[in-house]
Amino acid sequence: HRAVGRPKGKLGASAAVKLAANRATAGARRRRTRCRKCEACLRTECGECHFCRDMKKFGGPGRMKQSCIMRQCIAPVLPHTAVCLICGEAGKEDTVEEEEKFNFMLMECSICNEIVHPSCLKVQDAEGVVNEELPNCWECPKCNHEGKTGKVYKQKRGPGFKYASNLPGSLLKEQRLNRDLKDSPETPGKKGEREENPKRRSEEHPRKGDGIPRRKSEEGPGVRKRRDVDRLSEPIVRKKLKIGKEEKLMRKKKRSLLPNEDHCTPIKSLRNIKQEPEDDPQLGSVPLTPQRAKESDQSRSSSPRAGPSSETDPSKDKERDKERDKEKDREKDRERSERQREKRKKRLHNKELSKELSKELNLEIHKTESSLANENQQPIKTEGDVEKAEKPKRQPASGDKLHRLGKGLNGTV
DNA sequence: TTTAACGTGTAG
DNA sequence: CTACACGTTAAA
Ligand SMILES: [Zn+2]
Ligand SMILES: [Zn+2]
Ligand SMILES: [Zn+2]
Ligand SMILES: [Zn+2]
Repeated sequence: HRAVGRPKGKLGASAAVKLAANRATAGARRRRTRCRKCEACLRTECGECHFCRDMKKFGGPGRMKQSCIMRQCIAPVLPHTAVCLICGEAGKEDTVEEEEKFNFMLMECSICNEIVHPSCLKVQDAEGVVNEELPNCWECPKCNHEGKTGKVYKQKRGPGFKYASNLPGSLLKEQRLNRDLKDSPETPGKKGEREENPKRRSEEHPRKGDGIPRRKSEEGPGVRKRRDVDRLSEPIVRKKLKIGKEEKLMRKKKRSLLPNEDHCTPIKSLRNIKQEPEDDPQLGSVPLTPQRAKESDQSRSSSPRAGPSSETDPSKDKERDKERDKEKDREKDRERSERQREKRKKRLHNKELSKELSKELNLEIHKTESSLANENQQPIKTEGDVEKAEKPKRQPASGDKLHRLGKGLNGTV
């Protein structure tokens, strides 16, 4: 309560370190980190997105502390220090046969947050639900079962959630869109369950040299395993496709940002991010539109757009510039709020100053008063000059020493 | 240590 | 719901 998130005011010790949230069942969830291998991870900071501009490195205030939007990891992994809750060991997928890998790697439950080797579970009879979108993530057998029986306290923001995944340029967004688009067939009539072809082998294995230190020289970038390993390899735990709730569907309707929750997806026909020029020759159907960068164009409604875009994919086109507009608004808004914030801060600062100076002032005043007793009183003008605040936008290059030590303010460092 | 940025509370 | 701020963690 008190002052927490918002202004930079002060923050005693509230919030933020509560990865548990689910009390009872949830042991503190471990923070994931970037995989360093995905397309996003391999990029370099764009320097232009919202978060980049916030970085001190790019002249920003460094308040957000978020990754460059273009670099939001597509497959965040468990920390290298993660171990099985039961046996205490790390992932062991590299030490077993292909078919057993799954049972020996660490799996984090998106509901109770427990990290275990599936093989270490006692109850091997229940089945867990693998989250195909996030490496080493599933809904453990226990939770899955409880879910079926009704209670499931899903987390508001599950593992791997990125709060800015809806911003333009984010690969996560692409991911989402693809996912959302994949369904929504022309069969609006039947709203029933979506059943798809049992062809689950349509995507590559999301395995990577993830959270475990050891690895073999296998799997290069974009491995496309088309091996059939499921049936045999999953004695107990099968990758079930559990479609979200109806809610999900509704949400989707209007564009949403669902946390990675039960994205246990459906390996449906999905042709998403590609990066291998190998198999799967035809994907022209899914334009990636990597281009974007700065928006120097402004008019759009009247440009004589002769050729492209229209034919190729009108919806995409429209979509994009709608987004552009939105982005613009956002920028505007935040500029405004920035200004306000500045003002507020200044005011506060002044207040503090006056408080600090109050004594002196009072003394001064007193002095003056008594001194001049009844001479002539001239208003003492002690205002608006002692302020610098911080809104550099540019590196001052001087008089920075004080700030360096005054870390109390920002907390960072 | 330093640096990056995750995940969360919460004001709008 | 979104966007912000920020403690805190993961990694180098
Ligand atoms: Zn950026
Ligand atoms: Zn990555
Ligand atoms: Zn274990
Ligand atoms: Zn669980």
